[in-house]
Amino acid sequence: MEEINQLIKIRRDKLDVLREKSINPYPYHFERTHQSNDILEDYEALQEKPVKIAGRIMSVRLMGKAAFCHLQDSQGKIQVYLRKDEIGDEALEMFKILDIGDFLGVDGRVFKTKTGEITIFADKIELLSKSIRPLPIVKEKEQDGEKVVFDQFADKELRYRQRYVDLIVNPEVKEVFVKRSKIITAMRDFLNQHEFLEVETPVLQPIYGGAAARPFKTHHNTLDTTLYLRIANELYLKRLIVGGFDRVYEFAKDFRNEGMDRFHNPEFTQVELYVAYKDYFWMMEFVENLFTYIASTVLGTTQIKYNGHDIELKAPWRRLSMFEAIREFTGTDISGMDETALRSFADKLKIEIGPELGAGKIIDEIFGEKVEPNLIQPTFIIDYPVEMSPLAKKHRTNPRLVERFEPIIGGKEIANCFSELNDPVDQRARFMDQMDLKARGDEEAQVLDEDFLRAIETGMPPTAGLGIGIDRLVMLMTDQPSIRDVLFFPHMRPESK
RNA sequence: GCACCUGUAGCUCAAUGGUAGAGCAGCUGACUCUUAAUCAGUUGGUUGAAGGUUCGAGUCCUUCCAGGUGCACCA
Repeated sequence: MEEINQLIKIRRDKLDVLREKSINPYPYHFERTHQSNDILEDYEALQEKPVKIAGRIMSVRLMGKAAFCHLQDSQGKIQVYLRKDEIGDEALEMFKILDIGDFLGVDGRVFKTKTGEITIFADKIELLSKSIRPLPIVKEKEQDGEKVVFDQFADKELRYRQRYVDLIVNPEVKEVFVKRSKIITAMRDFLNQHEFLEVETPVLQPIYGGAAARPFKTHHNTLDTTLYLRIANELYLKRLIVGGFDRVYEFAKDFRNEGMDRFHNPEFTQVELYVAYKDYFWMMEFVENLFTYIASTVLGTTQIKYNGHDIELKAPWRRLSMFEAIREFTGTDISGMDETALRSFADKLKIEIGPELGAGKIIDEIFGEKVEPNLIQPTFIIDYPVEMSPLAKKHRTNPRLVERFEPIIGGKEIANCFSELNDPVDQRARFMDQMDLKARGDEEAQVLDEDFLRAIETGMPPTAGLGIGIDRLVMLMTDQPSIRDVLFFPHMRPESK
């Protein structure tokens, strides 16, 4: 049996008191006419007019035969004034046993208190739902026009585990998630305006692919086969390009069985999109336009603040090849180096390189260590070593490179794009190289997908592909330091009790 | 996975190794324009868990659990 503490017990007892007074603590509906902000923003027109509002009691000031409280609805908070000679003795007696956290419906008229706060003068009140678990009490006060908050509900663990409480008492949290939704909507609108088709592809896959990562493994009972939760949807979306769709996209939950930190959650959201007959140059402009559209639609500006930096998202963004970028930040041109030379260069920079890593991964390490954190303004890093991009098309002038770019903003990669590899013979050879890396011990090397090869052999038009990490994009646009702050329910260890 | 930090009442936090406390919330009472409402009184604790050292542990030691931050890996 669940342990019931004293506070909950008192509230449960109140349920009995209410029922003895023939008050149903859990009625079925309430017809409201306004929400809090509708009234606060339209006071002139609504002054002395009747309104019906509903919300959660967030603060109470009892004054004998009168009382004030604040109700919170989905828009915000508004004050309610109750007095005995208006709502009656019984209603006031009921109100006195209500708690912060209860839902109340109020029928009243709009007025301003003598201190100037827009308030609902209640004629009738109705309990809409009784809360039996205490809410953290956050108090706030206006001081020199600034809002000062007292006893804020701040424990990160409790906030993440009980997000519903976090959302109730920390209004700025709600704003982040509203923006998240608007960002996704803006993105979807932009893609639909550009003749993309939204599609769905399997989450459970017999062969995982499309990215370098370790998967979650599961089992299908009837078929008695191993299935993997997708780490990307790239290979399926390309099959659709083969099938004749010219522009497709999917917002996908992907799953990667790796560590968790400020930038990683085991499940995360990515949008991937593919465009036939285009290359990565086209996609760079598309990305610039997409980001400009999202920022101006959702934030009303292309200038954002992130982690203390002012960032301008307006096109054009700087374009820098990976080798140029490394030369700029280390002073060394590594474009001609083989694996041995790269190893000793990494050593000189005091970057540790495991023996299982090939030349491509070593370059990536150097880049990640010395360049990426310094790229604050939007920058396209283009033209990656062929070894680290087995699904990208070879560079049109340099066969050691592929046509790939990653936009870096605020020192973090936010997306990934390439001119897609559609040469089936080369694609098979690249998979073979990956198998070699796997044999060498690289657990994230990609797995050969015979059906995917069959699709490419059937013939895929020239195609540009793009993946954008939605969680990181939201972090960027809402200036949040951790991925946990843009996920309603970030992954946590189970509570032990 | 490794390192460092944190864990005390519903929430926010105190407590030179010496009787576990405060504010808010709750409860009782007063108050018909309050707003961190105010005033008087008052309940509430296996100090994350288990061991150990000690006459005595919230405090010191060990292990474990949970969280945060950094590193490693990844998007």
